[in-house]
Amino acid sequence: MDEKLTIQDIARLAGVSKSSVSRVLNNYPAISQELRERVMRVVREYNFVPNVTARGLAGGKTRLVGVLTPPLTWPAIPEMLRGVAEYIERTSYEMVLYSINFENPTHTDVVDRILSLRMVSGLLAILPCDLTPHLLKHFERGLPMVMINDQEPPEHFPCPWVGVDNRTGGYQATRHLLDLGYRRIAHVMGPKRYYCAQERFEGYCQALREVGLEPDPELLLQGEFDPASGRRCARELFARERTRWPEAIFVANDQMAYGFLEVAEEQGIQIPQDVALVGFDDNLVSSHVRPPLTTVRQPFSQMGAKAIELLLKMVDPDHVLPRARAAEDEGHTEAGARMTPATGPLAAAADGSGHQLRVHETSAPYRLDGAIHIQLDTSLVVRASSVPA
Amino acid sequence: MDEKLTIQDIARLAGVSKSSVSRVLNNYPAISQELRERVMRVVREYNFVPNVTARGLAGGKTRLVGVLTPPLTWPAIPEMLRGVAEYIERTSYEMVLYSINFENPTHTDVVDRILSLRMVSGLLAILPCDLTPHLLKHFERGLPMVMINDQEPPEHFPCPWVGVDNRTGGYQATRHLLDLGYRRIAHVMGPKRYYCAQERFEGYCQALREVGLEPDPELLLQGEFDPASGRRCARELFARERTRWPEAIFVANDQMAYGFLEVAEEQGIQIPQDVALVGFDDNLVSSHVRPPLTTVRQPFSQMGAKAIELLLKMVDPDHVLPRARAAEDEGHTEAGARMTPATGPLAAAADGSGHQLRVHETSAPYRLDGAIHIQLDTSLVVRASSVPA
DNA sequence: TTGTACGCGTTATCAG
DNA sequence: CTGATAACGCGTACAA
Repeated sequence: MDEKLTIQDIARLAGVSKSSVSRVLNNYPAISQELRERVMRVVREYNFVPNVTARGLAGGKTRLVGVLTPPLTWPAIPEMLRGVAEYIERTSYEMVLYSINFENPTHTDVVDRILSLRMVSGLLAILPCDLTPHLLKHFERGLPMVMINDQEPPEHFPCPWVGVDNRTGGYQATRHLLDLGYRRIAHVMGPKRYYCAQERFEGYCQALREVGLEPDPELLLQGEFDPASGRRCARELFARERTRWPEAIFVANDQMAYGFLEVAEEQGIQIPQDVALVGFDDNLVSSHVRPPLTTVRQPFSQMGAKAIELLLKMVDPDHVLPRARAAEDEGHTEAGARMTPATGPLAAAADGSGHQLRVHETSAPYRLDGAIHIQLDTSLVVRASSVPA
Repeated sequence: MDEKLTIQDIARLAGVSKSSVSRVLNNYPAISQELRERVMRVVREYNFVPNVTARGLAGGKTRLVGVLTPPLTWPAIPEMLRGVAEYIERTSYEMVLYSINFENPTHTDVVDRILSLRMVSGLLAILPCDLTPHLLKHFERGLPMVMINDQEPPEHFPCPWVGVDNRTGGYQATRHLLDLGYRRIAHVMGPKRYYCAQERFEGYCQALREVGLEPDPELLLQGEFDPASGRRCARELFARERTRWPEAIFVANDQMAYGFLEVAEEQGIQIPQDVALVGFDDNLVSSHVRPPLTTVRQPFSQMGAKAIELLLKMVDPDHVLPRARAAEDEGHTEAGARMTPATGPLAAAADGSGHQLRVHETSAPYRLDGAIHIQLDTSLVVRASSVPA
């Protein structure tokens, strides 16, 4: 097919100057229709694609964006990246993946090295954990950046940001349990240093107060967002005399909920008959555990897509490709269909218990202290861990 | 810190020519020790990193390698990429991720676009499915490429290749069940068009014959490597009269095994008491399903690492960084237990439940018809789905 | 062993 | 609106 044509060759073939070819290729506004067509004909015929490297050198824009992630084996990461990849595929940009290992103490060096290469024209930082302060320095020094980071309070956070409404999420989970008639509802919090953990807790409190209940300190446990701490909390709770058990538990993330399921099975505790359980996240496996987990769904894939869209808008306001909008409607319904398979929500909808699957919607982006923030909605996914089949 | 120093600036600061700086930076052999030190001092002081883009343009090597993957939500992909990322992090290369959606009918175009950009100096194609023929064209046209692809028979496969010994894997699974005393052992095959499915089946047959048994056609089912087909096969099997049930089942991958677990739970069939179950892959979730799944482990992360190592050796034989080897021995014992056979066998530890975990070893790379092939070993992971706790 | 000069393929800046 | 021409930052023959 193509060997190694340059813009020069195309220019010669089309009988124009290479600057003209360049202009056509970059959608320069003031070009005669005739020239544009003449060039495009040759471009298409030879399947010409300009050399990215040269483009980067000359124009300063690399058409590469970096994506910094925790190990891909973390629960939500692959889904977020799917959203990123699907969006990026429809642009002329490419994604350079930096999957960093937080175990490595030198990870700030890694970040510096990445950025000093000046290869990426922007950075999407996904759950950067303790790297946040370091990254913010680069941001303040001018690197276009977007974060997906639920550890920091959005207020006064200087960097563009995509996240979900954790408060409402916590409310949804708790409200669901209240609607089922439960009153003694425990909450297993995430680490207090994580803002999302605080928000989910606040949502929990708000739902309780709405029905005239006050959060009971005895029913509040402290977890670490991992299965081990879930197991620990479960053992602690189930070691109490039966009368002091809660009727239901809202666990601040699915990982800890898995720990609860394990302990429950060990000890022969029936879920939801003995205790109802609701998690948060809707990880891919949550519909496959036993019993399938009722949980608050975060639209991870959509978060990734929104975040990369925002980033590209920052580095290149008109990066949008022709077929972008059409694909957005279609592709998302397909992605959305994944939300309502026969296994999970369908059963809930079918059992006539009146629980609905509220499909998330995109809130409009808003500015807080000058930085754009996009907050997406969570949605409750009802499965068998809260309502018996 | 650094603003935008060029090699020219460094040269001036060090009082040498820019070619000298370039040579030092590229480990050119014939350089005086003094010059090298003089340059490196300045380089370090200013934290200089050469511009990748310019490097790519001038030298023709981009220091970027492409990694083509199915959606990251596929079971083994994140683990493979973890291996890739951990290796790449220790080199001066970066990974450009192309996560493609096989649903998209135009994916060959996507591939062509990627490659015509001439941005990546090599491509690692992970489980490219029906894209293989198309990719091979690019390979034969000179693009350095490595595949992780278990659908094709290694013989006569022209492209460097990393995979596992599926035959021995199938043997291990079956042998394990035989050792437990089972004789009526069913096998749920993967699609016949996948070479790995055939190999696993052959391993199954070999183990049976070793103890004087002949594979029973009645106990051979055909699946499609997805949970749905697993459920289908399970229903088919368990619908037979009880005397015609197998005592144990070797399912050709974990995904299908999940389907078996679901159906078993639906129908109140006890695993392993009523039927023992062994899968293949050891996906991340397989230790968390109920009961935890006995399975043949593929060293996905190591496969990724080996594959990218091979690819980098092809595009740049001495890409190894100074700290690479040290890191491999030391800091990497944790992650590196997967990489170095040295730490392998010793780690034959119990996973808490007293079941042995045989750690796989790396076979030496060998050539087949001129193309390098690396075949890694699988290992049996015994959990509760085959031996009651 | 080191320095000089040119080229890599594009974009941007000028004239025209 | 279009065409020369100068950067962009680095690698590398070639010369010294």
